Amino acid sequence: MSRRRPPSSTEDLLSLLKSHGVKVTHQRLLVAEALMKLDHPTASEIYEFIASRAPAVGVATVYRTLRLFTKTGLTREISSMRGLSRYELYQRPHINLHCIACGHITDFDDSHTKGLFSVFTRRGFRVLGCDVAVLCPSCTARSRR
Amino acid sequence: MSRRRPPSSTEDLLSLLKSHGVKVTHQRLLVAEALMKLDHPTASEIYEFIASRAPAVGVATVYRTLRLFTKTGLTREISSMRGLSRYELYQRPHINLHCIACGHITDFDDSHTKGLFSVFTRRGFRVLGCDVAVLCPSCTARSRR
DNA sequence: CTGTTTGCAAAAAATTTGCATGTTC
DNA sequence: GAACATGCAAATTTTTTGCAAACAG
Repeated sequence: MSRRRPPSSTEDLLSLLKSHGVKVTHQRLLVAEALMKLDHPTASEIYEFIASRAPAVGVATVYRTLRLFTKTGLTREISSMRGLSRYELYQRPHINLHCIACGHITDFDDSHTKGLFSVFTRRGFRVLGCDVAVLCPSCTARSRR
Repeated sequence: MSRRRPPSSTEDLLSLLKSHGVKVTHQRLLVAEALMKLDHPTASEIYEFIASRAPAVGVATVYRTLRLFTKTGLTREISSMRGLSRYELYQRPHINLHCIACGHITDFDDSHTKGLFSVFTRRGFRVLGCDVAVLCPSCTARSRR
């Protein structure tokens, strides 16, 4: 299990946006920063994170920005139970273990990944990510009680 | 790639519900039937499917039933883009190739599955399903134009 | 009978849109 | 300066809830 921690400084974020052909704005940098500092946040977690800053960013902009980021491949949308999406800065294809009970997402990156993905790519699918629905160890224990 | 087509007759459905400790009602049988006949339907697709019958089933009941089915392990909820969940009758853990462009879900079941899942179960995760976000062959072609 | 389940309509939650104004390149 | 991005509030879409009536076991 690996904890990958992507770009860090404001300059990194700036070039990250540029490299994806995205016009740079104050609010987009803030959304990117939130994505970097939060762990697989939802749109409203990102909104909350930014809310304190001035000028604050509107909800609509957060959603529009996330849609743009996802369309340009800068982020990946991980859809969650009951109509809630979570987002992550896109790294290479890796595996997210997504607990359906507590909602926590654990990143996973091991040798099996490549072998698995190649089965799909060989058949013409372009793999963007992989989400495994699980009960995490602690929720499994809890459900046994 | 395998197309698994689960239970068929009304009797099968009946015992399916019973085997999961779910009280049998007319509306639950209808929801189960919809799940059987439709391909990874959303809640509202299920609602539409049933709408023609008499007595019709309320939306709330469809949602309540799906939540119950998922809780008892009868179905699995596959979260989709933009706050929309899809459902499938639960088979054994298998892989869903989920196209983020057209939304289509392709079932996949091959030998690689076991090896991959055992990596997770060995670490205490209980695996319920696996969704791979992809661009399917035709959407990949379309996006190149 | 007794506890569950349902329908309905209203509420909540999540996301999108219209449009006038402000900003990037 | 032209094209694009933003804020705001209103509109949509998806899902949940409250409560009285109906139903399963």
